[in-house]
Amino acid sequence: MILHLDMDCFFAQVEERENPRFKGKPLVVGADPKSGKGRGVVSTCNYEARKFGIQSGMAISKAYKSCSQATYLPVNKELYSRVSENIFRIVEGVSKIYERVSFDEAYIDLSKVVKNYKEAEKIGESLKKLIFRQENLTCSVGIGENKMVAKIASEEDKPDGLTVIKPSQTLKFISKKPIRDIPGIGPKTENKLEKLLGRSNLKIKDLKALSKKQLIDEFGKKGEDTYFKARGKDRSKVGSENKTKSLGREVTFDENTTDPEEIIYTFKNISKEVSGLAEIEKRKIKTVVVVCRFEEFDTYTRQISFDPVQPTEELIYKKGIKLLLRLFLKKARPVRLLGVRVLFG
DNA sequence: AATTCATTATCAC
DNA sequence: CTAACGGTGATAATGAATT
Repeated sequence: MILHLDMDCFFAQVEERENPRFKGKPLVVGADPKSGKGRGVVSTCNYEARKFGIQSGMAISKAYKSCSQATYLPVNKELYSRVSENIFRIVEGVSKIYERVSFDEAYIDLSKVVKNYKEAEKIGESLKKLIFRQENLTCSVGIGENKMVAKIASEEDKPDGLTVIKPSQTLKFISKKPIRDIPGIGPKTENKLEKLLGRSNLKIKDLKALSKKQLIDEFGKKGEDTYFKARGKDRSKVGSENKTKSLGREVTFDENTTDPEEIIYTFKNISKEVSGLAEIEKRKIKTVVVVCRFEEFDTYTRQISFDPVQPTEELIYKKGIKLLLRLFLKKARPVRLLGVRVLFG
């Protein structure tokens, strides 16, 4: 028995809480729109902004065109992180078996906490109340027999919703949902599935037309997962904290550049940031990866591995710049984005 | 033959 | 009329290089 907790438009809601004058008017948290010339995206927006068609992940320039009168705020990670910690302290009080998906999303395994769905619903209600009393924030909760069902259920009645799907209701509940509601099916997979079945607007029940073999041949492991998920089955565990496997930074230039000085200078900066963060981890690194996106949006990575060593700024910079310059000199085109990432040993 | 490395693709949030 | 498009981290597939 799994509970999925999802804070309602988290970043925007926190900003409204901190500054109630933002309430009742469109609010967008994300990149600086720069009067329509900004290059980033929307992180989150409140429901008033959604009325203008604004959504998470949308280009900030597009959002600005739809609603230039909205308030645009930068992402204040520090603040959301603090609030998130408070929320997870409450989560921990419900069950020690939980999974932190992001600042604002969690799975909680209730199997050892309650005997039936009636009790699970009570837990859901009290969790919502605790979060609202202690943090003055609303969330949506979904409860189901596995992570997928819980997650789809939490979407059902947003914002401030609570939806319980008993196992006997699972198939009926998921069958009419769009396939994109299945975690792991993104735009590419949706598109491929539409081509396979020869039509669009696919529902989860439509996936039953594909055999397990067909799905595995086409999508590998993900295909096998999809086969089961289409039938309401998801055996993935609610996994607690895992060690970080990699850490990186990337930046998009305000304007594409071919200036080697600017590229090298920027690379030095992000190398420094990554080394700073990596040193805090107190772990050795074994690979440096550089990322370079050119103006046509084509993105390349180059990486070098070595015997694990304590990360230093010099090491990351020296290993990385070699890879980067090789790429840049070969392509000789304007660069849009640079990144560097380290993999821990 | 098995493991690691390098690269790309895809996804979530 | 259309396109516009971050940053961080994970996992999988695939082929080449090493052990």
